[in-house]
Amino acid sequence: MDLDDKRREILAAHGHLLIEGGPGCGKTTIALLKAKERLNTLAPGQRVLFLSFSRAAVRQIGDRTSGVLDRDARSLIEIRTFHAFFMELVRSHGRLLTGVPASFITPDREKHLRADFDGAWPTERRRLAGQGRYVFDELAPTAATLLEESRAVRELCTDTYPLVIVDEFQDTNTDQWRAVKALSAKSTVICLADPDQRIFDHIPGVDAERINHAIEYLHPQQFDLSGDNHRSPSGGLLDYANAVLRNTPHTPPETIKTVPYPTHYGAAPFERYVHYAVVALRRYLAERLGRQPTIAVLAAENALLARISEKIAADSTIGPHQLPAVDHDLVFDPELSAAAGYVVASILEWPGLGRTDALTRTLRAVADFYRIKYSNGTLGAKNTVRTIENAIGALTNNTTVKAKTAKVLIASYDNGISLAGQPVADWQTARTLLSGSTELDELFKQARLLRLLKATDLFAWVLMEAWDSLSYADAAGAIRRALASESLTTSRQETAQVSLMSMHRSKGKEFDGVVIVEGTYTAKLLDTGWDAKRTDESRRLTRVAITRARHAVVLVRPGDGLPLTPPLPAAH
DNA sequence: GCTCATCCTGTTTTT
DNA sequence: CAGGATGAGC
Repeated sequence: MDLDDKRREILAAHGHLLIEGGPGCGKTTIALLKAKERLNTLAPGQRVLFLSFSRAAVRQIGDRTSGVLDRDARSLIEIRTFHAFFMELVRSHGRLLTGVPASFITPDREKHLRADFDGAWPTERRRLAGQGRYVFDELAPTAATLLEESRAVRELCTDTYPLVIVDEFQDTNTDQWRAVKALSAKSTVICLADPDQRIFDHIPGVDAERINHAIEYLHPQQFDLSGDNHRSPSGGLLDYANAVLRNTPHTPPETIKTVPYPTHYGAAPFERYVHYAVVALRRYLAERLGRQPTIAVLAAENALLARISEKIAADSTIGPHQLPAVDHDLVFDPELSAAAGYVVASILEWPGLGRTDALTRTLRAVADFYRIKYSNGTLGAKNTVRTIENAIGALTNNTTVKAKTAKVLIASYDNGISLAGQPVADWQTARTLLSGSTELDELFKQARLLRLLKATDLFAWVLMEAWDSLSYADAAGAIRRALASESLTTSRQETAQVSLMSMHRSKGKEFDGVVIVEGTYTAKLLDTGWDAKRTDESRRLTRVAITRARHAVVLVRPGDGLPLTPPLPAAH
């Protein structure tokens, strides 16, 4: 491998390092080379620790490792998420703080507890942590405290990991930074950072000053790789992205196209233009690259992507162009849809159960759906949970049920449901019953999103096994297990040819082509009403989105969208 | 206590 | 536009 002077200097440097640089500059690669060098001097049992934020990032770095290190070397580098590392620390040593063995509360369990708790949840969370019961968000502060206060724990870690590499350092939160600081007492720390990729400022504990904290505390040797670009060296994408970031005049290169869409009343919906952009970009890249390209459709908001997903999944036309359905992945959090799925599944159990039992199970599933919604931030959902719980009480005590949702479901039950033992058709039959009240309509909508998991075969399979000639016994349990199963989580890890995800989620990933979609009312890239802070955030985010592309970018924007860069000065 | 019409406002997330 | 909060009215 060819190394320039700067990289040779990095390899030769001792002590803590801060390596800064933009997208595709090779931060990860040089860090891995640095790790490789260090491997020769490791004592038996020692390893290099590479910390990152998400499992997706861990996977990506792992893939990258195979190009740089042989198999023996790879086994000496532990690439882990902060959470996984912290969880193990708390599991092994949490007892030092509480006197009891640590146990963990999963996120879905936390949402349930939180919805039923009246009072300040952060306080309650802390209280539970004091009893050794940890919600995921309590892991980082607890691990940091362990590392700070227990010399034994700290030295166990620093002895095992003499070198610690921290990825995406600019986005570390206070507790992650505390942990890194503690480790830096005896371990060498390498921070990889790009201040211009700070896009998680809104998360409490993430601080714009973090990189300065590292400079002040670690006194690292600093390196700047921001001039380098290995991802899209010839396309001018990075230059353009930087111009968008700094709002400096720049002519978009050939590899960036803008598709404006009309916003007047009666115009074709903007999703068609997105559909067109995906089809056209795909064709262009396939021809240029001589293979099927990977494409990401990115937007600032998940809700917008869900709408796009629905539209591009069907054949369509725009003007003279045929738009064939696009097979794609929508990267979304399926927990609400899963909760709606449990409601459907509970209906599949009806014929085998008594009236009260059957309806109680379904209503509990409905209440659980709204518990999740409440914990995700919809305050009004708490009233819905109470209303449904009241209905369950009334049903049990044989008093008058008031909630409309419950009344509709009761009527459906009394009307009788007949299931045929054909899971796919029966699922749809059960799902059809989700209508007739605001809540049921919402459940129907969410349940439909389950199609995006592409788990129809798996669902049919587990339901078939549950079929007992009348109903599906424990259908809800079967669906729950199916959703948790390995095959579902692993199949989704492969990169689909077309992926829809938020710009935030796209961080650290790369694709041959990227379609960036701007909305009209929301999910905008720029808005005249925004203050400087909001505008800067959005420019950083847009830069991240543009630089996900190796070869080409299409911007699908409202016709009246603000220019991303100022006009070039007029030529004379 | 529950629903519905009306008004209002506008993002992003890991495990 | 769409989803959430609000409050009058049953």
